[in-house]
Amino acid sequence: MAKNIISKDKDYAQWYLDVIKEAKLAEHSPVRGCMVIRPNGYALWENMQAVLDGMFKETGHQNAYFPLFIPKSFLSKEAQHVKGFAKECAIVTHSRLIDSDDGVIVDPSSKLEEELVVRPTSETIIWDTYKNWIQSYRDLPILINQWANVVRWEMRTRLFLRTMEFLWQEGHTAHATAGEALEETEKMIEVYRTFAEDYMAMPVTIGKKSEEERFPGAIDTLCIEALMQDGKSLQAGTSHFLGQNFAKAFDVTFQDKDGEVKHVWASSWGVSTRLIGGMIMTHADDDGLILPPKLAPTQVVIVPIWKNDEQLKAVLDYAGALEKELKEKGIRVKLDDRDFYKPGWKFAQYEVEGVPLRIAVGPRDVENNKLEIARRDTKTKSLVDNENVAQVIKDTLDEIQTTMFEKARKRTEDNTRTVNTYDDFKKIINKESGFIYAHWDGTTETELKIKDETKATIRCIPLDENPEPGTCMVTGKPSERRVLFARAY
RNA sequence: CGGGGCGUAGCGCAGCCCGGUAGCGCACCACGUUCGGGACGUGGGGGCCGCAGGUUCAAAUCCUGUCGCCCCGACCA
Repeated sequence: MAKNIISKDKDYAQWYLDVIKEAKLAEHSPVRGCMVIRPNGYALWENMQAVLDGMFKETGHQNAYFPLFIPKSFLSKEAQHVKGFAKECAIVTHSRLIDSDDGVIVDPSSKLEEELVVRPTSETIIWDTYKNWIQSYRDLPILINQWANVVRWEMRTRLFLRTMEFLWQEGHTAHATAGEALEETEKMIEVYRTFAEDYMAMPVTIGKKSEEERFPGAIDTLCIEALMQDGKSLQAGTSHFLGQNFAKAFDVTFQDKDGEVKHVWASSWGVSTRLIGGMIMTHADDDGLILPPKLAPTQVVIVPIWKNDEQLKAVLDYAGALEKELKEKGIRVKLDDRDFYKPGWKFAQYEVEGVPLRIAVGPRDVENNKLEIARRDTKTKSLVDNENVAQVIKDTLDEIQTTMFEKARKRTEDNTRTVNTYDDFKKIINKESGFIYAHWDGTTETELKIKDETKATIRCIPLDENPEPGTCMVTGKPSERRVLFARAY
């Protein structure tokens, strides 16, 4: 047993990196802070994209693509927005290289008249474009999504969770009324919740961001927060109600039915490859990655076992027929008939890669018309009849999906606490961490004090219909409702 | 950008204190025996010891600088 993965109890950050490495998802690139996504990781992203894209289309959205480069002046049009992104921009200043005695240098004469910012997000360039697309209420709503890469010059990076360049989707919608834009904002956070819970098997809490944590330029930011295995929270997706901020900044108006010229209302929303990080930290264990069946690039791997050529033929015939049958039933199956790796090696390999279900077939099984199926999530094996096997596999995959979600849900529940005093809050945050519901007076001042003293932040203000009022655990001032605190990634 | 640690084969590391021209495990290649949980034996390939200077007859080792990575802060999807 030559396992490289170390225990997450010893060093969670290292464990996380080891899981990624062993599963061959991604690695650091030679470019500071950037990531190479390997085929295993990209296949996962493609599956996530496919599901999300389908959900976007179903909710009436279309895809489009806007430029990578944003004229510097665009970024300064919305005051809060500039403030939020100014400190983390990559800026293109020149357009040419020339040979010199010191090697290749930037040609000073190629300096751009106006610098270009590599998009940290696309609100500005999109709103500058929407200005030309919108004249009448008949042009609304605009419901567009873009799959893209963005760049944010981060100080410290972590694979998937925070890299200088990352892949994401960003939706940008324009509406005639505030109500429609708000409805869109809420609809899309619900889409993200569905995706996180039903596909990633990652339970999330929906809420609203505090003013401090809100997206720069938004009136309100809704988010989904998920609790990771180390007790820290991950912001997994956001949906912003932008009000008329960008419409005003870019002068996007339309003439309404009543003849009046009005500014349009906006939303934007996004999720990124960070979701992959969230999935790893939600499900993986000390044996490596565990992928939810609905997103796993390979749902089932068949490992044939044989000793000699005669057995090889019988086993491969048997396994090949099984592969064909599963494929026909729409299961993503792979038959690994490579002869230069031994079965034991393959078992271990597919475990670190997180393949949800493994089927082993050997001469014994051929003879008895049986199969050994092994679940990655529970590490349990069972011998089943090779009859109606596709249905059995399908059911097992569904069960894995459910079990994974339930396990994560229970863990989140077990690590969600309600506290009334700041002393209890500090004790819990330092010991178990996790989600904590507590009363807060609603001021940024108190929020920052808590952050400063405990490293915990308000992850979100829950959207319950019937909040329970109380008094702020720090200041004793009145509080409308409990809010969700945690340390965060 | 502040504080700490580390750069030696694809990966993980030893050697450095006390200079003498590079080694271990895994991986890789060949052959044979193996094959129902990461096989074993024998043989083999692979290194500008992060980079640049300096000291020295001689530098992975000592000195200076520099770049990069990791962890902890500030910042953030």
